[in-house]
Amino acid sequence: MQIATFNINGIRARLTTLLAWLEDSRPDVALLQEIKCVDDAFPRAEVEERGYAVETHGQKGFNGVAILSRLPLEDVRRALPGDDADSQARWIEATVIGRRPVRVAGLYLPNGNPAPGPKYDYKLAWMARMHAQAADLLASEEPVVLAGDYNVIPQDADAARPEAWTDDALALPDSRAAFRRLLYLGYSDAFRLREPRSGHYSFWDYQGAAWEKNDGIRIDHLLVSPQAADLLTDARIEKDLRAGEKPSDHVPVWIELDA
DNA sequence: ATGTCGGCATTGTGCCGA
Repeated sequence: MQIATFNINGIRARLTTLLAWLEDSRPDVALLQEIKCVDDAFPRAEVEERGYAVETHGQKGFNGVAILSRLPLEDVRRALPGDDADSQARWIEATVIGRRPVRVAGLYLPNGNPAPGPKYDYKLAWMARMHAQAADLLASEEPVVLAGDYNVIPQDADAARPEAWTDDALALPDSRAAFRRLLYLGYSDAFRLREPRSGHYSFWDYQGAAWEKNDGIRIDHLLVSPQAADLLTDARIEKDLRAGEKPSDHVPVWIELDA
């Protein structure tokens, strides 16, 4: 089972890119972030025509997540539990029926800038809610994959210029500590399991010719439960897409599970 | 490196969020 997470940065602005990617790269499961549209505006027919089931959790203008799958999806959950007043569409969850069932969550973690401030408080509160949900999912002892745009640079090794991010919500100590708490639960950063070296990024800002200078950061992650880590056969970043036509500022990050 | 995008409210272009 090949699972990819991809912050698409606007599904309508990126539809041609997305459809070409689905046809060329053919993920079994794609977790999309920043679809930036309501559910009814999602180009469902175009995606379904290419063999994918579509589940969305959208919002007007901002945020929004979706799961596309060539395998059946069951038990879809929309929204992260823990705050009924939170109307931001940043979490979707479903069970993928492969040779083995895999519970997947697609997440778009709050950016949190400027920090300190209310947006940073929201980020940390959201990460605490995610921690609780991640713990609940572990209790099933089934393979679980938490994939998405975490807006967290886990370590200095995950940035080309770590000194540029020291005061940024993506790299502040509290952000990194909250990310590590997910690891302490028993999850593993799948990419790091397979690639210990620095210099691998998933995001390059549109500004400042970041791509041309390879001034990137690694903020798109797939966290795998122990039962999913046992099935992990590959993890990689599809960097080439950033050089393509009308790219997102993020690229897909992939894992393969023997499931 | 505040020199880029996408989407919204709007009919021109400024604002927000990233």
